[in-house]
Amino acid sequence: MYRLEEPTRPGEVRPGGRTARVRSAVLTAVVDELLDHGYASFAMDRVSARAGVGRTTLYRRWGSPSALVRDLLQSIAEQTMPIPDTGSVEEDLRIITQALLEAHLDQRLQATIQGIIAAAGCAPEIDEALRTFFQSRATEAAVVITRAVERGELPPGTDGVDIFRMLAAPLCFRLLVSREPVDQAVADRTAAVILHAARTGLFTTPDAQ
Amino acid sequence: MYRLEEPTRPGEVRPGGRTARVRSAVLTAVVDELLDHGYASFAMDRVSARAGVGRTTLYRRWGSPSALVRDLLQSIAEQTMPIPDTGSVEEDLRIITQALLEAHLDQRLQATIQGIIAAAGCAPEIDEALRTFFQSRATEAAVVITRAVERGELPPGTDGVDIFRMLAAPLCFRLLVSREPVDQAVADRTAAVILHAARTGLFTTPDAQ
DNA sequence: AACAAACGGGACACGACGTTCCGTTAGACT
DNA sequence: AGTCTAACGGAACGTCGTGTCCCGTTTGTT
Repeated sequence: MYRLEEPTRPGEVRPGGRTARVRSAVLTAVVDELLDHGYASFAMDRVSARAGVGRTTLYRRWGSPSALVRDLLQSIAEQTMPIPDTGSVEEDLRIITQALLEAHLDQRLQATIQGIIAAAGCAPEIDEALRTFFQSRATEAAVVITRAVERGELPPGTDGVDIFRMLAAPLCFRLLVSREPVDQAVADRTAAVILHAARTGLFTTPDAQ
Repeated sequence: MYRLEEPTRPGEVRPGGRTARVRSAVLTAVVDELLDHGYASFAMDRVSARAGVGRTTLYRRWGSPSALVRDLLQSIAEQTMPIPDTGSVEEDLRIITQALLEAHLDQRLQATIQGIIAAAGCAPEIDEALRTFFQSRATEAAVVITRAVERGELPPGTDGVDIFRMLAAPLCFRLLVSREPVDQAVADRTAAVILHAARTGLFTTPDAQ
């Protein structure tokens, strides 16, 4: 009756100092764990040992492996993504594709992505978090296309979100599905194919705007 | 000294009858397990119970969850993929894309794919099996492009394998990464984009053939 | 300096793992 | 049809990670 405030989850009252240190130590430990065990044989024990943190703390603040991975995704989402604005779609897309390529060449990011994907396969909260993550990223990047349309570089009604999806798909496909290495040539060809299709009007949605 | 023959893994000496029945029961149980637990909380116990098979049998014939998933992938690889030959690339690609779309709309296949991807993230044998699986599938499907080139529908040197990869990528991307629903429109647009790029010569490899 | 938020460590029951031993079922071949 | 044995089924066991509890200690905040 007198408890009007929320029961305060640990880490919310004193977000700075030790709390933040523990979170960062734990999150890097999660990536390490994903690197050499994968999400399937993810062990809370080892994570706590790696992070130099009490096992109890993990269960108190996160409670489950999926919550840890969810927080890892959250920490990635917190990092802002630079949106280029060079005045040329071709150059803008090249920069975005380059960033995607570099992300796919990073060992730790590869393990992180694979871990998140694996976790999303059996934890609905992560499935949802992943959906909204990509939705917001794609929406942000779509500005590049909007500007290109305004400049007259692309036909009106071009769907920027869909372009971004199809730009990212081939790299992710190689990382996750076909398991082939990615390189500059793959990234360049993808960008060329998408841009060419966009100019021809294959990405226009009739009812958009 | 007298043991010249291989130690014979169980199931190799009497491949028919009960052995085959057990394998099929186990593989469908594996899919069921992936469906409502995912690879991350995959339990050998439950699989044996679902399949109505002794736990010992699972460990004797497969030995690990990853080996079970590997066999599941193997059983998919054993099913032949129909390669269309209508005389028109556009129609051929439409048929292939349609098959891919239907695969992505099947609940059990979705769970299977996600399970295999998750397993590949932490089991090198599955990573390898997945790589060769897609390599052979893409190579088979590439015949469609070869024929189109011979008919003069596509420029010489067009890389059929790469076309197949980029055709499959957006559907897989939505299933695994962006977690958006797939539909006919997505499939059609993908096919249109790829075909258009192929006709323009964006998929030609200079040194091919 | 004082209060409490947040952490650390030990202990515990539980469930799944992976193995071993041994008895039972059912292909395969005469 | 009968025999041999490949392959299966079930029980038991030690091990490991899980998830939770209790209680003492550290540390951010005021």
